[in-house]
Amino acid sequence: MGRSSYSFEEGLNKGAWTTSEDNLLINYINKHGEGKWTTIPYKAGLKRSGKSCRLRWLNYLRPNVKRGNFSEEEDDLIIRLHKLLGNRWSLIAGRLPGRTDNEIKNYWNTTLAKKSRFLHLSQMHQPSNIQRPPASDHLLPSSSTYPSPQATNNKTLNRPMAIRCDKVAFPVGESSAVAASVMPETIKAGTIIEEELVQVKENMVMNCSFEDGNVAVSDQAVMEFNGLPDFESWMLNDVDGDCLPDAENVEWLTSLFDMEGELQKQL
DNA sequence: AAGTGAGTCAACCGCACGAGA
DNA sequence: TTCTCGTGCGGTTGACTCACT
Repeated sequence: MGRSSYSFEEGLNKGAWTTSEDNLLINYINKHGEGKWTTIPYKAGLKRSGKSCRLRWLNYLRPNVKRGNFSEEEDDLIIRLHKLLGNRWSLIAGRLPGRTDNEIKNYWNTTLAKKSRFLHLSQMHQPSNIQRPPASDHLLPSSSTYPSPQATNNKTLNRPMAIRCDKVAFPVGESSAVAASVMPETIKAGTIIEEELVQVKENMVMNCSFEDGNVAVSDQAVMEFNGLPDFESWMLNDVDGDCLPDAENVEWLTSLFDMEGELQKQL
């Protein structure tokens, strides 16, 4: 990444963009392409920061940005992805062509969080021996607010959060050390301050938080188990509201993260 | 008609990360 | 190896709209 000695911080405009500013930016990028955001304002004749130009282009001016209402399918996908990834809006946006992370984030905060909560409450009132935390609880800082594993038995499944935790499934009888050995290196670097064991059929799911705050997220867990026999047991404990692993969910999740190492590069 | 509160969304802010110097 | 800076990300803010009283 190159560096520029150029500085252009004085007298910058802030706030809403005008049509003429939009046109200047569009014309410049159409001619010269994206990138070099710090120099674009100067070269395009804009009194804006590079950050502001980048944001305006990516979230609004780009030709393939999809405007308008979200479809039912998009709603469903966002809710599923949010359960899986938490507030990782850029990753979620990457699965929705034409939608930006900012747009999805706004949409979630204003609309889908409520919808997701409503769906959860609907499930709560159906006869079931499965306990789940509400999807909106992804915003909570720790999984410690959920029922302790001591209260868990074979008939009750405590569903760990899909964010700010790591889940590692391993056969009953294996020690925590064995579980730790299959954790990603980045996770092992942290010190575990919470550890919960939850029995799911013949496997255990470990739910950990780390003191350095550099906690794992569930997509790492997915990568960990993608293709392994325990993957289905992990599926038991997460995904989209179905308690039992079904072929469609396994296929969906597998395809979602089997992106030729794309995700792995980001992690 | 005016006031008010809730909802929406574009834009800003601060931070982390990575790469070049 | 360290420093500096560009880039990208998630959280937050504030202006605007609209429904309701």
